Amino acid sequence: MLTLQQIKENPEQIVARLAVKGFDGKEAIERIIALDESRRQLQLKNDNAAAELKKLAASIGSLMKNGQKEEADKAKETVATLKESQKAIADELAETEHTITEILLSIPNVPCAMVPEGRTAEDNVVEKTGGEMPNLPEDALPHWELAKKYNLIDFDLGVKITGAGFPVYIGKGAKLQRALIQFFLDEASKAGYVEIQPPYVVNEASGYGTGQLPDKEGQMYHVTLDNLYLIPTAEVPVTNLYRDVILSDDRLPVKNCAYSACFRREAGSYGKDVRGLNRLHQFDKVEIVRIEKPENSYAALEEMKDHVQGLLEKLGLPWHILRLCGGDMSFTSAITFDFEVFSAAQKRWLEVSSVSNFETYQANRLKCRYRAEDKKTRLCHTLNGSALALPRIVAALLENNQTPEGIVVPECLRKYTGFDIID
RNA sequence: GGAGAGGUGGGUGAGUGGCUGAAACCACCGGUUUGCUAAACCGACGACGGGAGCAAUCCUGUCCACGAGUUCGAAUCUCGUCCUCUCCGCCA
Repeated sequence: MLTLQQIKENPEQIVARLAVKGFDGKEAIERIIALDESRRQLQLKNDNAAAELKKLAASIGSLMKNGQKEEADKAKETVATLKESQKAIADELAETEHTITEILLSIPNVPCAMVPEGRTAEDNVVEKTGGEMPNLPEDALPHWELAKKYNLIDFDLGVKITGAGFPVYIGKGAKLQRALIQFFLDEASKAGYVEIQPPYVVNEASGYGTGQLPDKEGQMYHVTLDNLYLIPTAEVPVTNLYRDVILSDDRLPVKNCAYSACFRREAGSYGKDVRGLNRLHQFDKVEIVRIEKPENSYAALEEMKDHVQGLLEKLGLPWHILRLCGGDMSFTSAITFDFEVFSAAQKRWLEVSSVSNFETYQANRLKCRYRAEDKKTRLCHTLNGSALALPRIVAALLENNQTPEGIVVPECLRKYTGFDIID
């Protein structure tokens, strides 16, 4: 969530920037500022009353010691009345604070200056394109046919043992998965990311920390018996590592990477979007997470983009980078770049990575701070990105690399797969 | 799953009703000493909020897992919740 300080410093600018996301924040911002004013007055009143009570209580102690019982009893009476009014103030204060927090939670992150205006995915800006478009014959097969033809993935078996969206990878299909994971992790390590192996289920507090709860509750699988949630991305456990933490200067920047299976309920998805590997309930992903000082976060974001771009280039896939417009960005992000690869037989672009800077928005909720040089605590900036999500990469690889002889494995994966063609 | 113990500051850990935001030790930070390092010594050392001040700073409230209660007064007593550890059972 935004900080009160941000809002108070420049309310007009925040309202203006929120409009880029299509969010009308005028009323909420005004209300917060008014509530904060009364909050501070209440705080003052409360403090004074509490201080008075404290003094009285202490004086009763010494009166009792001196055996001045009558005076003590009198003081007790004053305390009783004072306490009532103090409690009323304290309650009002608590309620005001609660309301402020509630409103704050309902306001999305402010998009940064680079974010283009726009409502929908149509308005996203193609920032950069690379890789070569494959030249496939007219009868090229979509990946779900290829998966069947070469016995790589069995969707029906997944349905049998679990349900739709839970594919079973077989033989070279399984090895390809493992190779990609290993390749992505190795590349991340080379780039200085420390590998984490996180739990795949998290508690409620972690869900709140990264903002999956309370609003996106329906998107996660919930283990009700133990009140734990299956992670929708490794971002959740890895970022929560730094919840309620004050990082010392020498621990920054934090660069972590993690492979995990990801679980998403994807309620409401349908049609061609969910065909084959396009959208799954369980999939594999390597995630990169960074925690940075504010002044470095945008440089870090560029580094992350370069990293992801490098992966796609090594895989030899045609890619482009979208700078998401305000309307298509997530609630919590200050700026997001989506990477898409072209899946040649389906003839569509598939999102394989999303790289975002959250600035302090996520850190504020997480209470992830660092000690600055002036010894004061400040909120960190958090960033994350997929590097990369597997299923759509596999879809594109299968489709784009199909030849009459079989599916050609990209050079960079061969040392992991142990084979260079799927036939 | 059964039985027991426990949750205090960055860490270890003292504290059973007022003088405790919290002893002591360790770590970190500043300084003295030193050819350098180490050791020794001295000092500072929690978070969050409010007020005053240009500022250094000063004043003030809250916080000893979380929530409620008892009391003039709670880290300390009562209740509930959550979590951790140990032993037994089961088990990759």
